[in-house]
Amino acid sequence: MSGLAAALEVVGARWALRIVEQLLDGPQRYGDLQRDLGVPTNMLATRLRELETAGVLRRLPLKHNTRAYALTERGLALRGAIDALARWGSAHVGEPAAGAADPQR
Amino acid sequence: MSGLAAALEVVGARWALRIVEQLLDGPQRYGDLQRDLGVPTNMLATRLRELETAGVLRRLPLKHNTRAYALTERGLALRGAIDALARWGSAHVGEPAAGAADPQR
DNA sequence: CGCTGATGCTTGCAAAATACAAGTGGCGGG
DNA sequence: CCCGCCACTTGTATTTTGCAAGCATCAGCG
Repeated sequence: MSGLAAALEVVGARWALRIVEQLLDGPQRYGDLQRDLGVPTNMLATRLRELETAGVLRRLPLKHNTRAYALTERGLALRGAIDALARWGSAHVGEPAAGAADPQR
Repeated sequence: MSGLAAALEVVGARWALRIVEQLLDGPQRYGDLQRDLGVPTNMLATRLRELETAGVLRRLPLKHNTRAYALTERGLALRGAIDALARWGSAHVGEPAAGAADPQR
């Protein structure tokens, strides 16, 4: 399998990259991620489980019923890719699109 | 909206980045993309329409009923992000996962 | 001890995205 | 005229995602 296909199997699902991006700022708790991203709670739980299984992040137990999610080395290695995508989004989305599609002309 | 969220609205759908990756090798025809990627034909048609609307690629008419799809400048600008993701996938997927999740130990 | 609030989820169900299979329309060659 | 290639469309099943509500645990408080 190509590298891109492999990467997308892990972080290609909806919200996955957004979650990792948030965690690049440091470990965060479940409720923080939920409020910052606006992600549905069941999706967040599912993604966190998948990303933990994939070795992208791990759970850090805090006090009693609170815990934090932190990126592993593998998760931190996504910073370059995320930054590149974010820069592309900032630079190229919402602009007039020089070579835009317009079947009428 | 953050840059990453904007980017994912355009290229976050399934197959979108794979399609762009293929086109980084130069313009290709519909059937070529379909065979190289193994993408369902209706999804391919839908994605190509969306990516064209977003100004990521454009159609090049060839002879009679054949045409090629080629990246625009905006599409080519994705090369860095795609390469970064592909490198991450090659390096970090399928490996033993040093800090892997394993609740049993 | 029982109540309350915070936190981190799970569960049930509807909507949307995706996959699979088959069919359509244009055109060139025989 | 008919056949095959090419680029799709259409109908339907399956999977993913979203929304709303509920559950479990524990600390703090009276």
